[in-house]
Formats: sequence, structure tokens, C-alpha cells
Amino acid sequence: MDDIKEKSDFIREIIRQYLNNENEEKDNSERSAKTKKIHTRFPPEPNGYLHIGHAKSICLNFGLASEFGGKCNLRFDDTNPTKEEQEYVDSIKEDIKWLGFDWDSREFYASDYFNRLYEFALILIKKGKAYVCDLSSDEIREFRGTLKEPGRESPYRNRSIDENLRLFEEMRLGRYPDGSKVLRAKIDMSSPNLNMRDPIMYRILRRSHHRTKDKWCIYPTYDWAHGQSDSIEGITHSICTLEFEDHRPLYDWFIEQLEIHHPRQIEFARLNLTYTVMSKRMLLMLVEEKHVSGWDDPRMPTISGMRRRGYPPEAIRNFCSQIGVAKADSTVDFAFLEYIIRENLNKNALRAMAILNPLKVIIDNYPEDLSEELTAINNPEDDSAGTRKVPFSKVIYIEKEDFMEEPPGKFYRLAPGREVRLRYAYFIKCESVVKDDKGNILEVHCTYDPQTKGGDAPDGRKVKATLHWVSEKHSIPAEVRLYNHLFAVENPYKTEEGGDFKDNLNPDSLKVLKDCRLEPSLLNVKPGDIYQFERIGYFCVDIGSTKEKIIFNRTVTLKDEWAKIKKSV
RNA sequence: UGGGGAGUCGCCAAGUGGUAAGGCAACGGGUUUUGGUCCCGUCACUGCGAAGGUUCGAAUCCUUCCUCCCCAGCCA
Repeated sequence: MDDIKEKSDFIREIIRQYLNNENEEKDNSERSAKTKKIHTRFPPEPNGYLHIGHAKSICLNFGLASEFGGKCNLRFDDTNPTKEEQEYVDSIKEDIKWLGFDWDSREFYASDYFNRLYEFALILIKKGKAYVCDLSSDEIREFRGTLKEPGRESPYRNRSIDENLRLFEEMRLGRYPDGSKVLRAKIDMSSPNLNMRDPIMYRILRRSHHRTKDKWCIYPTYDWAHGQSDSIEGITHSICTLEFEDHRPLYDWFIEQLEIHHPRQIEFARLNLTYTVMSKRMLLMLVEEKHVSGWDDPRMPTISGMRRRGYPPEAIRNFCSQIGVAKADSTVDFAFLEYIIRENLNKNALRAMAILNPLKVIIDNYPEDLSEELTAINNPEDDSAGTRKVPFSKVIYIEKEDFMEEPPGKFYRLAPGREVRLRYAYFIKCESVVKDDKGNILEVHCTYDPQTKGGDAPDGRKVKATLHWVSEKHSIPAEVRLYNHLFAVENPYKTEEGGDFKDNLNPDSLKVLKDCRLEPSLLNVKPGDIYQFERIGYFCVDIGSTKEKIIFNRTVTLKDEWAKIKKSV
């Protein structure tokens, strides 16, 4: 979809081998490569909003399916009614669609399989491979042993099959209080892999489920539900993150006991980004404690936050494909994300002129009542975007940053006695400065050269800088929100003793500018529209923006050579 | 110190026994009516976590060691 060249990574390698029938058992090799299809799935839990880390998984799973001519399901892993909500289901679907992926009619839920799972559990009990355990959660933990010491067997481990069948049935019927009993797999309490020490399959939980409502009072655990759900759906490649690597033996065990379709699980390293956190638990905390305005706050690494911030879905897809897939833990530099965003927006965003911090400039020799329409290019990277007219008059605004009374050597914008170009307009020369009692610059007086209309001098003289501007009387007001990193440090998890990741929140992550002035062509912008404000950055019209009150969010700045020079001086 | 993973440039990441891709960042230069874009150049000079070994030849194979991540939820 986005990349021309064929991608290659260890997962695609495995899939190509699978499709070529390499390393396969005899009976499978009968199936021709032509009829062999892959089937993946994206399995979110609806307990929060999707973030850029999920985008990596979505791009991988849906991308693999489309590259290799297979299918990808959307399956909600909704096995824990205490945390899951319909709101999250809705947001997840919206975000995946917005990212540009389609699950057709294959929208599934682990809860669709509650009956099947119950039947599967019965099979295990009948095989003597699962039992009802009356130990409390504390006792279970105690009996589990530690990383170094083996666990001990539960005193309920050797109940008869009939008793287990009866008890499990009664659990389902609601005869026992929450937490009083669980169904456990009977595997090996001395396994060095803690996941194999008789893991819990069902717990009693009287909580209404967002889909099955009050039908069940026992719910399967993720470990019990996940692998079987993949199997039921005929998933060929179950792609998940690294932390599930040592759950794989358990999933294999369940599948083998049940003698059902066996998907191949492949684990990859989850995405980390500098200057942010990527855990739904922590993001939820930021939302609930109002450190941000919501899940879609433009500072959030959520898909909805990035959408509101102005990151195009195509750019996010490119990002996900360019960071690659591997098994080594990694933290991608936020600057790389910004590079991808700029790369995309530079090609696509229309240009406009906007003044964030207005400084009044009066052109003394320009006629009082005259105004001219000057021609401006909409996108120098795309001729088809055409041109527009921008009004010019005697009083204009320029950026405060673009004028210095006593400029250092490397500053080559406007200064007393100096001539610069106003983009698409004229050369102007600074003649004087008007200040208040405190020395604040109120206005700058200039003269213009009528010969330089459009921006070129007939005598061939050059200027070192071109400034953007808006005509005072034609300009329209706007609010502009400047966003910076949510966290002040690259790794927010690193805190002082007893500290909290929130201690690292960046106090300057949002700066609201209320007195900005825009060129009049921006009067009818709609939420979601994206522009490059020339010489400043890319800005996206906020969802809360109206014609009466226009609000722009800064998506990302332009690269700024001058900022670097300034810093180094 | 049990088990499972991982270590290639500041950050991602190719490489799968034949002599270290690429991108980002950084730095230098050119073009430019955006100090943007674009273009050019520099950036792992026996070095691929370390030390040994096998080999004509090793980032790739073997041995030992070191470092980092994950696992003791009735979360996912």
C-alpha cells in the first residue's frame, strides 16, 4: 500500500517458508502452495484506546494478510468484564478504519466463543487434565512457588473427574461466591516455567459483560481463551509481543490436549517511543487524573490523539513499516516519527501564511487606502495545487521573532536599516522603531520599494531573508495550540527513588496562543484540514474549531536551522 | 541464583561462512522568494557485547563469560 520495495523481516521470512512448504511435515506438504493462505488477526482488549504501538501490530497483521493474499480478523479479547467497555470497542474500530484497514465482516469477540470454551474445558476435565480448586488467591500464589523454587500441588488437585464436572457445572450455575473456586489446568507444579504450574482457566466473577450481559458468572482467563480463539478462527500465524513467548508452551499444551488446529505463534518486540509512555494503564491514568484533556489529546501517543494532532494515516503506516520488525527491545527516536510526518506533509499540505506572535509593521510610503492582491503558490511540491490571492496593505503583521533591534551576526531577518523580502510581496527596509515606556517594541516602521512587487528586484539586488506576513485589516484571528513532548525526558519510566513516571511530565507540553492572525483564505477551514504555515510548521484544524473561533493544533514544526544556531550561540 | 528472550554506528535496522546495506540524528557544502524542500559529502578505517577456538576465510559455526529485557494477576 505504501511501500514499493518488498519488505523483509524474520516474520515475513517464516511466512514465505510456510507458503513454500518448507520445514513442513509430510502430510501438510500435500497441500500446494497455491491453495495455502495465511490468516492473521489483530486481537485488542477493549479496555482503552489504541496507541501507536497497536498501530505497529495492526500494520503488521493486516499488512501481512494483504501482502500474502490472506485475511486478517479483528477480534476483541473481551474476557475480563471488569475492565472492558463498549466505548473502547467503538473507538478501536474507528481507529483501525481510519488507519486504512478493513476486516470486512470478520469482526469477532472472544466472548463469541464462551460456549465453545466451556465445552473445551469439559473435555480437559474429562481427560483428567483440569480440576476445580478451592484455594484462595493468596494460597494459590503461595503454592505456586517462586522463580527458583518449585510450587506445591493443590490439595484439590486430585479430585475425581465426576466431582470436577459437578463442581465446574455448579460454578457456572452461580452456586459459589466470587473468587471462591477456580478451574485450573493440571500440568506441572514443578515446571521452571511458571505458566505451566496449573494455570487458572476460569474464575467466578459476577460482573455484567458488555456483550454477554449476565449470561455468565464464570469467565475464561486470557491464557485459556486466546489460543483456542485463534484456533477456532483458523489463524495460521498468531503474532504477538515478546512477553508472551513463555506462554507459548502453555498454549501449545492446550491445543495438543484438545487436538484442534494449531496456529503458529510468533513474537516480536513491541514499539517504544522516546518522550512518551506506551502502556494503556499509564495512559488511562493520564486521562483520569486530567493531565491531558482525554484519550484524543493531541499530546497522547494514541491513534485518536495523533489524528487530532494532524498526523496523516498514511504517514503512520509508513512509520510502522519503516521502523521494521525484530525481536530486540527497541525505543524509536521521536524525531524519526516527526521526520516521517514532515515527509508526508511536505508533499501534501497546502501552504498559508499565519502570524503566531504578531508584530505590527507600518509601511510609511505605502498608500493609505490601497490594497493589492498578490499571487501565492499553494504548494511548491505540487503544481496541481495552484495559486491563490493574498491581500496586502499598509499595515501588516510579521512574526515577533523576525525582528531584532540588535541582531547577532547570524541573524539575517529584519533589523534597523536592513532590507528583507515579504513573501510574494515587496522588499521592505526598516527605518525606525516605536517603543513604550518600558522599552517594548510596539511597532516597526518601514519603507517599501514599489519596483520589487512580487518579490524580485529589477536591479538584481538580493536580500538575505524572506518573511511571511499578513495584512492587518484583512487578517482573521485564531487560536493556535503549540504542542511539545508530553514528557520532559526521553525515558519517562526512569525516575528518582520512590518517584513516579508522572514526575517527568513536561510542564510546557502545551502552549496556547490566543492572538494569532491568519491570512483571509483560511476563513472557511474545517476540522481536520492541514496546512503548512510557511516558515513555522504544519497545523491541523482542531475538532473543536468553528468559523467564529478558529483553532489550529501544531502538528509538527518545520526543521529550523535558525533555532539551532540560536541555541549554539 | 529457575525458565524464556535479546545484544551490529547516538536511534531504528539489513546481513544466515566470502571480506559491515539503508533510514533517522549529527556534521560540512550547494540550490532556494519558506534559515523548509531538494541535491552532494562525512559518519562501524580488521570493527558487529567480551575473550578464546574452528576455518584459506567468521557479525555469521563452537566454547566460556558479560550486559539488558520478560515471567511468581483469579490482567491482557
